Amino acid sequence: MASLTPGQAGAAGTGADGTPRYRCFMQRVGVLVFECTRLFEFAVAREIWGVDRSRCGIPAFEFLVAGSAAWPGHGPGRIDDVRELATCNLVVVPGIEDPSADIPEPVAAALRQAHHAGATLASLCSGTFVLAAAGLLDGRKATAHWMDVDDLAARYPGIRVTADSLYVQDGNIWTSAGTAASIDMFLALLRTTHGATVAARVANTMLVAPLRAAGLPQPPPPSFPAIIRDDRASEDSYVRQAVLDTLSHPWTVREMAARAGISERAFTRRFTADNGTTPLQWLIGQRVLAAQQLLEATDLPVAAIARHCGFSTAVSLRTHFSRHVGRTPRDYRADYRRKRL
DNA sequence: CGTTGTTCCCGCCATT
DNA sequence: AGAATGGCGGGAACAA
Repeated sequence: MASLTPGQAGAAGTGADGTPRYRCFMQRVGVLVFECTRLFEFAVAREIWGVDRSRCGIPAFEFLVAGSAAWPGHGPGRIDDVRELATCNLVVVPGIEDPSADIPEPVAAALRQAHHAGATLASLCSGTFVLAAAGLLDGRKATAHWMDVDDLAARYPGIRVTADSLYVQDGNIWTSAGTAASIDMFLALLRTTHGATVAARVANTMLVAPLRAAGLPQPPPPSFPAIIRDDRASEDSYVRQAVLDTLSHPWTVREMAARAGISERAFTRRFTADNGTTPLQWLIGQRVLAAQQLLEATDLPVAAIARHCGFSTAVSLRTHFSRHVGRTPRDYRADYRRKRL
């Protein structure tokens, strides 16, 4: 899915510290701003893509802000012409204050042009309305903040609106529920373009969990998100940490429940409510993530990686890996290496 | 691929 | 009353 914008290949070779540099994909990131762009999602985009973390082995991205110079939120720094977005590999569309506002035609045109040039597009929150207004979402799956999804579906019947996911990918267009889900989406995007290791490092520097599944439900209106009692939350994270510390152990739900000191039934119920996924599915997801990182970072044979990550056999790893990542472990490793220098 | 045994997980509901 | 618990049953998912 990495978009290959002509003429954008970066410098080859390795950095001063031996860290491989990336080329060819996702190294030029543009954020679209105009009069009603929300500050929060803009800030998230800047935090992910606009901060130089090359000292942590994370590639530095070329980050540009493009759109209307009338946007009050940009602070110091230059705002590029909106047409510059067509030169980007990734174009981010932050939320807007009023989803029902008219989208300026030059903005819509610039997005269409960027899409036509092969850029990956990612909208946050009500930014989905901007992509919709540009006509880029017809026939695609998309999401937005739960307060806006009904409105989105009503105004753009051509969109297959998903109301209950943190973010949705359809081809090279990503849409997210915004706010904190913006971070989840960007980490998922990074995982597909730069691998699980880089995504985990970025998550680490931002002090957030590296993997929150796309399918995590948004809190349904009109309730407030559940507040997890402190003791319960710490119990939960204690068990998850214990499992992660010994991933190669053949954990069962029964064992996890015993570790938490409650019945299997209560454990499954709490775990699912708090984590948005069932215990076994969470465990499998963590194992796949660990395997992905080992495939990237080592030359260990797949069978050894399987054992290390707690899959009883390589067959089991293959099955789950393919389901989660969309490629076999071997292919993934080859692909990952091909993308790097 | 299919087969078989095991584990998971979720609705139901009496109990705490 | 209201919320959380945990045993049970069986269809689904998983492992071998």
